Amino acid sequence: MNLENTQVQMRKGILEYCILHIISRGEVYASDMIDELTEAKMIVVEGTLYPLLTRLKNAGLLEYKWVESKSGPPRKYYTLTQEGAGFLNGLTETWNDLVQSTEMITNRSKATF
Amino acid sequence: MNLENTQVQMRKGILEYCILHIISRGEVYASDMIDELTEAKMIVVEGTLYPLLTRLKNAGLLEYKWVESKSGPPRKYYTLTQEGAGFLNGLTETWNDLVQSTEMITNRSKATF
DNA sequence: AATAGTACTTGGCCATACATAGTACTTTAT
DNA sequence: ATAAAGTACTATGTATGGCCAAGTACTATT
Repeated sequence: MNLENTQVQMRKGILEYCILHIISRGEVYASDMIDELTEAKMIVVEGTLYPLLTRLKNAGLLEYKWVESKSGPPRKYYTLTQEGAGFLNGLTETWNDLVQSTEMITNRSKATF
Repeated sequence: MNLENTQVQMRKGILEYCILHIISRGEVYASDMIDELTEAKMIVVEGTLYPLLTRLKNAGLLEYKWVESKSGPPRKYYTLTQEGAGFLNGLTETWNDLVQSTEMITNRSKATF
């Protein structure tokens, strides 16, 4: 039970939410997503992102099209399906509720008891 | 891949943070914690809470003392150890960073691209 | 003595983040 | 032309925590 491990646990589910959100704003491929996540100081490695994208695609939340690149192999450009958009709405509510609940607990001072 | 499942995933680690926070405010036993979590609309079942408390105790973050009850079996009243207090500080930072990163991503509008 | 209520315990299941290694294609360097 | 480096995607196995479900144990009520 070390801090690093709990940090990993805390990311669960949230990463999925962030990825769906990024894709909801327009066509992107994996490296674009990693760039944006990194900018927000949310580090994601390939071994996490690619399987996640595959899962979301298999679940019908995403779809992609191959686009050739001038500097390397072709890329998968992802977009949200209609189902994916609905799912993202659900996740947004879930996340907001969770943050609110957590704040309600952590902002409650000792004095109120 | 349903919403309910992602909700479960999102709670991971966060529950631990909330529990430590509640205990940091004074001696409590399991039912007290459940009550307070429920008030904050964070539902937790026994099968989640008790194993979590045992883990935290075995990790040296918590300690407890038995206190007799007038209406049922004796209760374990938990308090934070010094190590637990340090761990909670680390978790607080982790949580705040995570919320900030997530907000940075979800508040970025389409227009900025 | 039997039932209900309270408190805690335990074993097994599942999904996700991650580490690691590998495939495949393109461009650059020698 | 061949090797090396860079980019993009794939696959396998591990660990962890939340949850379900069943179970133990103590007390108070009927």
